[in-house]
Order: sequence, then structure tokens, then C-alpha cells
Amino acid sequence: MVSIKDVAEAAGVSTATVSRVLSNGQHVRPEVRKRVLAAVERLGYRPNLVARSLRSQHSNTLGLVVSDIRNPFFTEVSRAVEDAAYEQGYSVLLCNTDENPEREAIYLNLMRDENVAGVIFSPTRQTLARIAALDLNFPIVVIDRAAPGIDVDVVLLDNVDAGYRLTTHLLENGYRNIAALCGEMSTTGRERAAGYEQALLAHNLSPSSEHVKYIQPKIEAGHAATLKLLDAAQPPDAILTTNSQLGAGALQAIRERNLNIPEDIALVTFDETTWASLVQPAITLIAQPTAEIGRTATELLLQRIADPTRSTRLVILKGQLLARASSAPRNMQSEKSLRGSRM
Amino acid sequence: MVSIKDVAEAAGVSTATVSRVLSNGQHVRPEVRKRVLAAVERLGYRPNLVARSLRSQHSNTLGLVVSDIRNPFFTEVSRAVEDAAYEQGYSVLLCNTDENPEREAIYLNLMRDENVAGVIFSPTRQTLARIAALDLNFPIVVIDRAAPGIDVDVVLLDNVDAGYRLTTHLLENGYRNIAALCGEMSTTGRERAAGYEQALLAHNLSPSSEHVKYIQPKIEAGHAATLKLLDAAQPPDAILTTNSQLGAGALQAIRERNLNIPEDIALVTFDETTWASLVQPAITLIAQPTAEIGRTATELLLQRIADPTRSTRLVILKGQLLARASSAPRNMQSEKSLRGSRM
DNA sequence: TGTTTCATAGTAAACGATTACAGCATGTCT
DNA sequence: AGACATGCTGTAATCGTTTACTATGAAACA
Repeated sequence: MVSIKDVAEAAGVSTATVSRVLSNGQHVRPEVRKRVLAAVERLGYRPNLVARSLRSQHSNTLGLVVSDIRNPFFTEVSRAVEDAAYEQGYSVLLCNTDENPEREAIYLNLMRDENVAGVIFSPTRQTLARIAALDLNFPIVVIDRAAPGIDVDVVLLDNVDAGYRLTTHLLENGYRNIAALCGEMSTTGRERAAGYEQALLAHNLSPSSEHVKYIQPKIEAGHAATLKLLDAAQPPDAILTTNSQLGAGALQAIRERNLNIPEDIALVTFDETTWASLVQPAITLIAQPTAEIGRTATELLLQRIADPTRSTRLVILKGQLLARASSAPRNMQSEKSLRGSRM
Repeated sequence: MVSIKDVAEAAGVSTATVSRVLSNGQHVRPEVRKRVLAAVERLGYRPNLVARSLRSQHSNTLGLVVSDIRNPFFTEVSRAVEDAAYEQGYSVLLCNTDENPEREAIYLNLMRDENVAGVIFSPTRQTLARIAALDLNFPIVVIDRAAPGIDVDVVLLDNVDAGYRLTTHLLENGYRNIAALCGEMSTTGRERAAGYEQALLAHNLSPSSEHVKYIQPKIEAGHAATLKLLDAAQPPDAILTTNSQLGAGALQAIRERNLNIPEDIALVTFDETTWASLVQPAITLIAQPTAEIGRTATELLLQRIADPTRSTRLVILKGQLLARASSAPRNMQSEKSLRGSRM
């Protein structure tokens, strides 16, 4: 391994000078700089990032701690984070917590041990509540979740607005008996449910707790909960799910019961996924600006790393309602479907 | 920050002893060990992994270098890798190369700079050919791609077999004019195409180069190529795509031309994805054992890290053919569909 | 008893960079 | 000319560990 010493020797200067050339570049004569760079080139020298990190107490690694990379939302975000990080010379350490507070704690500690420059994190409510007590020595940017009363940078969808718009869209299209399937571990599900309830109230409908379920944000849970809804005495005429996993489970269940969308039941969800637009009818949803979320979170983090004293920012992005056939207006539905519709 | 010195002081021993207690545990009296561990506990000491890595020239970080984490195959694999790595106390550095040899080189160098213990990599053919010349100081396990003539651990689907079985399945179900859309940058597409050609030959059909397209493994490319196929004078009666992105693009195009699957055209692909089973008809495909691939690759890597001299292994896993409605037998297709079928 | 062996523990030298400090020119100001 | 600032460079300390080496005492062995 060629080290800074070898370069110094080859260039006939001290290691300090080599370091100066390679990092800040201050206080070096152009001629010496050229000699050093030539030596670097000739020897194929590459600075050892571990040594640099140890000495300077600052690394070029960011942590990305999400519940599950297989959730398409996080997949997309992680790609954006990695791209943005790479552009600034940072690399990304990836962790999956499964919304498990213990794993979250373990990984945050790991991040500290690894001396990361900062972490982008989608925490559970439990961990968020205790996050100040962990006194981590790196900044955190929270994504996808609200952090009320906590002094931390946050990049977030306007979840209440999104839930409101999605529900209003259903109401305007003639659906009245709307069930909501929400993820249970984060604030996100709750906020989207809040938007849902506000929309109902705005239409003089009273939200019933019967129709709002908080469940694990997994396909299987969405599937099971939907079956239960569909088999109830008073099944809903529309289902809103607050993430794509729940949406996929709901769709499975609807298919299993041989119901038609949207004639028998409408389905709307969150997050643009491959399946939501490929399925027939295509699924109405609120698309999150995942690339922008990832990029913004990374930028906020890097800015905070550069200036730890700056005031924290809360960036709230709007989702985009993609109205598709799965929530088509009731009165525009074909005769065929009315024939087959249940009571 | 509490360092090993503080612990040593608190326990009334030297730093060497603390280190011995915490790493190998050899040559320490039980009583002293207890005192040290108590001090560790009391002070909340956590070893600085950066310092450890610098001194021991060995880290607990693995690299995962894939073309694009958004490809569901890699998403699933990465999750499995992260899980397996975590169980062994390793963390995972994630990179996306977009099948770009330049980015691959940059990231491999980065891995070296970060002093990773090893890398799991799905390389382009170009990089693979030059990989020995890079003389990296860490072991690599190649996934998803063959590495003929290169002395490296590999975990791989039996791609020829998979292509053969998928094509044979189509042939047995009465399809005769089968087009293949293959990813262009890796050996994988080529191998699957080879299986496809072998299957045709086994049925006394001669594969025409007209019907085998090598394109970028992206939805848009699959979409465009499929449109071209469908609009040709002699459109195929079945399309085989060698990855899920191409499959999604093909499905889009088929929908756009208002064709029925499988009556007008059958569609088969690779990789189990959410959409492939949600779409109607469900898509026939070869499911890769992604979890096993990720886990096996991680295990091979860790074993090689532990013993760099062991002989390299080539692990070939079989895919699972999930026959679904998108490739239903021609003679079992309904009348309705025959009515609407093209020439 | 004298010699070896071995477990235990400490001392201090790495690992490969950054950086505080000092030294020496050179230029500027009075 | 003398004082002082400024630009360039080298020396050496430092980051927090691991680990080679050494020292000590006890056990084992002849």
C-alpha cells in the first residue's frame, strides 16, 4: 500500500505538505503542488479514508436507516440519497430496522461507532421520542415521519393534505363508505388518517373507528384486514390504504373475493409503484416525490454537517394525486358493473 | 467520547488488557476481565471502529455494488445481504453503478479506500474482464453474473437452464413464434438467451436473430422494443423478457396496443415481483431465490475473508418456474379470445 | 534446586492520515 | 534599518485502537 509517506518522499517534501496539497490546498507553492500531484499520480496514491477519518474525526460516510428497503418508497429514496451523496463525495451505509426500536437503537449506535458524518433516518415513534436522550454525536435528518417538538431536520410529505385529497377525491366521485388501512408504527399513518377524517367531516360524514384500522405495513396484514372488511355485514364501497404494501394486500384480497374495481369497491393508495400503474384498472394514488425527498434530505444533512449551528428546517413536500380508474366516478361506471354489484 | 484509556484507568489496568478482554479474550484472569467489563458497562464505552479498522487493517464493513437497487432483484438481494451481514456483525455500504464501468471502477476504488472487508458485486462484462488487473486488496463475490475463467467466488442462477425451461414451457403450450428481449450489459441476458435458443433447437425451430434483441435493461427500453415487435409485419405470439424491468415495459406496450394476454400474445419474464402476480392475467416467470442468493453470497464472502486461501466456489442455484395465466396453453384459451385474435 | 514453560499484564510502537506549532524567508511599513 | 506581518514548509503530536515485545511470577519438570 502506498501511503502519504511514500508520496512525500517521492516528491521530496514532508507529509504535511502532501496533506495540504490534497486537502485544503492552502499555503503551497504552485511548483511544489505540481511536484506532489505528479508523485501522487505516478505512485497511484489514494488517501486512506479510515486514517483520515480517525484523525480528522469526520468521515465521508452517511448512514441511511430505513424500516425496509423492499418498501418501494424507501427503495426510490435510497437511490436518490445514494446519488446525491455520491455527488458530494460521500458513501452510504444502509440499514433495515423493520420498524423495530431495538434494531433502531443498535444501528444508531453502530453509526456512532463507524463515525458517520450523519444519518438519514425514518424512525418509529418510540425511538423518535427518545432520540435526544441518545445524545448521538452526528446530525440526523428524519424522513417520512413527523418529529413534533424535536429539534431535528425533517423532510416530509404533507400527509394530512395527502390523506385529505385522496379521501376528497373518493367522496367527490360518489363513494361514501370509505375504509382506511393505516400503518401502525409511524406518525405517517396517523397523519394520513387524520386527513381522511377531516375530509369526511368536511362532507358531513362522521368517521367511524370501525373503518380505520392500524396494522403492520405489510402485504399480508393488508390482505387479511381487507378480507375482514369485505366479509363484514356492511362492507365499505372504497378502501384507502396509506402505503403501497397495504395497497397490494388489499388488491389481492379484492381479487380473491372476485369483486370488481371500482364498481364493487374502489381502491386508492400511496406511492407510485410499478404494479399500481400496470394493474387493470390502474390504481389511483398519491405519488410521493421520492427523488426529491431523498435529495433534499441528503442536502439538508450535508448542510448541517457543514454548519451544525444552523437552525433546523422542516421541509414539507406535496404529493401528487394521480387519479386513475380504480376510483372512477360512480355515476360513470358501466351498466355491466352495476348489474354485478353487491348491496 | 469515552475511549479505551478511560476504561483502562477506571478498571486499573492497561489499555492492552482492555483490548484483550474486548477482542479475543485470551490471557486475562477472570477477575480482571470482570473488572474491565464492569468499567466498560459503567462508562458506556463503545470501541471506535475506525481506530480499530486502521490499526488492525480489517473492518466490519462489506460493500454491495449493484447496478440499480431499484431493480427488484437487487432490492431483495440487498435485504438478504444486509440481514446476513448484520448477523455476523458487519455493516453494508451500498452503491449503484447503473451498469456503468466507470462508476464501477470508482466504487471499487472507494471500497479499497474505505478498507472494506469484502465486496458483493454484480459487474458488467467489461469490468469483470479487467478485475484481476485492478488488484484490489479485498475479496469479491460476484452475484447474478457469470465470471468464466476468473478465479472468484460466484453465486448465480442457472440462467441457461432457466431460459431453456421458460422457453420450453412456452413451446409446450403451443407458442411457436417467440421473441426474446435481453439485457445487454451482462452475461446473464446472453445466457438466458442461450437457453432460449437451445429450447427452440430442441423443438426443431431455428432461432432467428430478428427475434432476439439485446437492449438496456430498463422499462422504457422494454416498452420501445416491444412496440417495435408488435408493429412488425410478423409479430411474435409470445415474448420472453430476461428481467422484470423489461417485462414491465413489454406489458405496458402490449396494453397500449390493446392486445390480450395470452390470446394475442403470451408474456413470460424473470423475477417474482409484486406486479407480476397482481396483474391479470398473472405473469409466468422464473423466480430467483433472491434471499438465498444474498445470504449465500454473504456467507461465501465471510468465509473467504476468514480464509483467503480457500479455493473459490461457484454456487449455481436453480430458478423456480411459476407457470401462470400469461402463458396458458393455446388450445385451452377461450373462444372469446380466438374471435379477437390477430393473424 | 535450577531450568523451562506458560499464563498474565504492561509498555510502547505501530496503523496512515491531519494539524498545531515553529522556523525561515520574503515583503511591507515606519 | 528594524519591526512586523505573511507565505511556505517541516517536525512532531495526535486520533483510538491493536499487538509485538517484554517482564513477572507461578507451575512443571528434570
